Parts: sequence; structure tokens; C-alpha cells
Amino acid sequence: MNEKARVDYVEKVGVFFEQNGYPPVAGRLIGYLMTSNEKGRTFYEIHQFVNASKSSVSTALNKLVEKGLVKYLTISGDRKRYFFLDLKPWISKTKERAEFFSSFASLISDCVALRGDKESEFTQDLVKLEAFHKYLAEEMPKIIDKWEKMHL
Amino acid sequence: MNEKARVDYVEKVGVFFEQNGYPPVAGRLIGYLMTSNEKGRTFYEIHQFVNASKSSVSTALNKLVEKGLVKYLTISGDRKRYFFLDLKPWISKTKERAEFFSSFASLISDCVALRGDKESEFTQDLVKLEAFHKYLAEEMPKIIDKWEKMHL
DNA sequence: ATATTAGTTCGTTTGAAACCGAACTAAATA
DNA sequence: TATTTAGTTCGGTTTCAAACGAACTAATAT
Repeated sequence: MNEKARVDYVEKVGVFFEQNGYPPVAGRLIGYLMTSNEKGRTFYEIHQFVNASKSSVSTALNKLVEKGLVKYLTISGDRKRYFFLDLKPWISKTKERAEFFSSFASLISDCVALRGDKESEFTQDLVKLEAFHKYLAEEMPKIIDKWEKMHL
Repeated sequence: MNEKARVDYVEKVGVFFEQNGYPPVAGRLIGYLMTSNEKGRTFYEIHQFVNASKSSVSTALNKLVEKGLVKYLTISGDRKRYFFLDLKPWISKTKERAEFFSSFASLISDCVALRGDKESEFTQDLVKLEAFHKYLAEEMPKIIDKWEKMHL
């Protein structure tokens, strides 16, 4: 693989994940592992490539391992760990994200319950918005399940 | 409306929006407007209720107006503006959010293009993940359109 | 035993976002 | 004309997450 292309790509992934709420180092780390083989990368390789301190790498890496996005394999008689991305949880993570819709729906529901003017246009719009989010909270898992069935 | 209940509710909305990437003041502001009538609230009322400085309220309010989440009406011969929530853009905002899926899909696609080991399990998993996100990028707008048709 | 190496821990620094207060503008009122 | 009011602007402070460096642990290798 062209090294310049890899560096550029990793930076792009870094930005993408940063925009989606990840710390920059974590994003670059994911990018680096995306361009790596399944044998995994050592702590030192990651540390060198993402050009961050060992402590930053350690923290970011452990957080990603906790989240289940990164796994590692070990080789007996070899102290190093070989880190790699686990792509499987991404789908279930998306399903979890759909819970946003139901919690927003119930937040709106609470609001409607609180309001005196059930007949006002604004309250009606709130009710509609709640219905919309309830609908999405139901439909999202459905379409994900559908995909899972298609691809098992 | 019970004032204590309103205060509690506004705080809850504040936390929710804060968790979803909004500044705390903006979240509380949205909460306050959710519990308000469609006539709208004045700058001063908001300022008092959310208990933040005028400058913070001004900044947060203007950002929300820019985003189209808050609108205001004016009354001739009255200098005040009456701010209220516009609930209509929420649905299209959700549709926009679905663009996340297509941009992630193309990010993965770039990665696959970069990789030499097209046949490896990891690359295959990447391809699958890309397909999954493409699928969602198509299905999300569809189910939203479906809802819109049901409720026009 | 000594030296490397892999990774962790922890106290400090840095940088950006959020918030603030005070001074300001511009319209309305007296 | 002078004053009040609605909202803005801008420079400074606070706050908090992210990153860092240096010292540490524990396993391996010499």
C-alpha cells in the first residue's frame, strides 16, 4: 500500500470520527487499524503512526477496547499485543443509536403531559413530532433486522 | 402550569440536548420554549428563566435561529421579538442525519479501494459494513418519506 | 543480576468551547 | 432632548476534555 495514501486516508477517518464525537487520536487510531491487516498492529506501531504520546495511545486504545470496537490477539512467548478492529459491533451499535428516537419521543410526551393547551397548534405539532419519533424508534430496528436476515 | 414541574422539565431537556451535542444553555432554552405557548417568549423572559447572561442567551438564540429551530414574530409598534420553537424542521433534520450513513459508506469504500488484500476476511467484513451503511442510507429516507405520506 | 520492552498511571499543560460582564447600538418613549 | 429598553459585540475568564511526559510495573531477554 502506498504510504502517502494511507497517511491521507487515516487523517480523513480521523476527521470523520472527530466530527462524530470521538477524540481525534481515537479517530486516527481507528483509521490506522482500518488500513491494517487482521494480524493486528502493535502498540508501538500505532504510537509511531498516529504520532501521539504513549499515554494518549494507551488511553484511547483502552477506551476502544472497552467499547468493543478494538480487540487484540496475543502470541504465547511474545509480550506484545496485536490490536485490530472488530467490525461486528458496528451494526448493533447502530441499533442502539436508534434508542435516541424513543427517548426523544418520551421527552416530548412528558412535555405534552405538562402543557395545559392540548388543543393548540403547537401542542398538536408536539404530538405529531412524538409520533414521528416513536415511528422511527420502531422502524429503525425493523430495517436493521431485515438486513441481518438477508445477510446471515 | 406548575412552575416547579416546568423548571425540572427544562433541566431534563437541557441534559438531553447537551448529550446530543448542544451547548447547555441552548438545551435549556429549547426546553423553556417547549413549555411555552406559540405566542413566544421575549428575550428577557428567556434570559431570566434560563438564568444565563444576556450575551449567552443572545449567542445561543441566534445560533438556533440560524439553524431554523427557533423563529420569532414581531408586533408593529413593539420593539420586542417573540421567540418560539419551529417544530417543522425536526423531520428534515432527521433526514439530513441519515447522510451520515452514506458518508460512512463511502469512507469504507475508499478504504477497501486502498487495501491490497481484497480476499481477506477483514476486507470482506469492510465490504459488508459498507453495504450495510449504503442500505441504511437508502432505507432511512424511505421510511421517513413513508411517514410523511401517511401524515400529509 | 541487568537491561529491554510493552504498556500503565498520574500530575501537568494545552486549547477550544461556553459563558460572562460591561460597553455599545438603535429603536421607542417620555 | 433625555431616558429606557431590546438586543449585540467583544475581550476576558472559566471550564473541561484531550494530550503530554516522566516515572512506574511487570514481563522478557541477555
